[in-house]
Amino acid sequence: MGNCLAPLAQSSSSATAEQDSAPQQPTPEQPLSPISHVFSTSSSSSRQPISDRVRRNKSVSSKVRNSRSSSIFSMGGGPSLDALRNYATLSNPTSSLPPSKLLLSSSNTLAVFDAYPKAKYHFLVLPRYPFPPLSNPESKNSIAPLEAFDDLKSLLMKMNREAREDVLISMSNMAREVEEMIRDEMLKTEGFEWKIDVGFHAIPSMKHVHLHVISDDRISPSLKTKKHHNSFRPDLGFFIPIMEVQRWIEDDSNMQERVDALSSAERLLNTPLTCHKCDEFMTNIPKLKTHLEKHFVEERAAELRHIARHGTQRNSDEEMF
DNA sequence: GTTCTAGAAC
DNA sequence: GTTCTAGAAC
Repeated sequence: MGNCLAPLAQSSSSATAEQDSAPQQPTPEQPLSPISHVFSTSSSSSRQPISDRVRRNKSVSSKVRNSRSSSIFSMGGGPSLDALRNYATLSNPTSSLPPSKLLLSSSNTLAVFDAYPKAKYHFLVLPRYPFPPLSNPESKNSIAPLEAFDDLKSLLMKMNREAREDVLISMSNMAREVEEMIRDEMLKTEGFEWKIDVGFHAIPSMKHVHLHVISDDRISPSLKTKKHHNSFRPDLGFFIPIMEVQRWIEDDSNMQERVDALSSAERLLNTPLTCHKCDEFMTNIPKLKTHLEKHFVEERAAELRHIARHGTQRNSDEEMF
């Protein structure tokens, strides 16, 4: 996905991670399994298996939980709503954030673990600020104001065409790296790869524009409400696939309409609860969860059968990736 | 974004 | 009586 935009910028170098300062809550459902391998993915250097990091999170999270009132939490507990902005403005994220929170970093983007993943794999990609980095010669005259990085809407409205293309290309490239890491991990833990969605929320609740990279199983204990589920359906209009945004910036004649559509997208979250894979109506969330588990088990069985027979997955590249 | 909980739904 | 959702509070 997200190709056709431009040659990639810089290669990311691995890092340490942090999402917002929220306690990570990996659960037994999470596929990030016990196995620890070294990532073989091309680009970055010291890669470390996602699974290892998430497991480490457990100890990290209990420590954090026990010191809730401290710094990183806003009053009353829970992650701060501008945690992402705090990450984005760090001058040295790799040294500031633990690997349990930071997945990857490059000179102009970060990829972090979502603190409350809504699927087996769920990461956020965000542009760093300043963007481009001050070290970049171009930065002298092209630094957009921080407000332009609040969300997708401000990116589209407050940034000139060239700048927003740069930001989107960088984010898209980082998302692709994250996808590769996820696919590696899927193969190692389940023996097959499944669909990954990449896109923005029309109305995000955390400040600082971020791109979701989320596996389409939607199996996670943190997925608790209809709004959670609807907010990631690529067919509703609240979740905006990055490829669609890329089409927008190629033809920006209708930009105002598109931005207006973003602003009025909240009502879409009240759409009746149906399965995003087969569209069957679900009377409640627990039933959806059971239903999604069934989808996953069936898909895995079918893929593994196909792999055994043909040596390759059934789904074609264009269908899945 | 989450947590908490009243009261609707079963 | 128990499960589940949705809105207020954070």
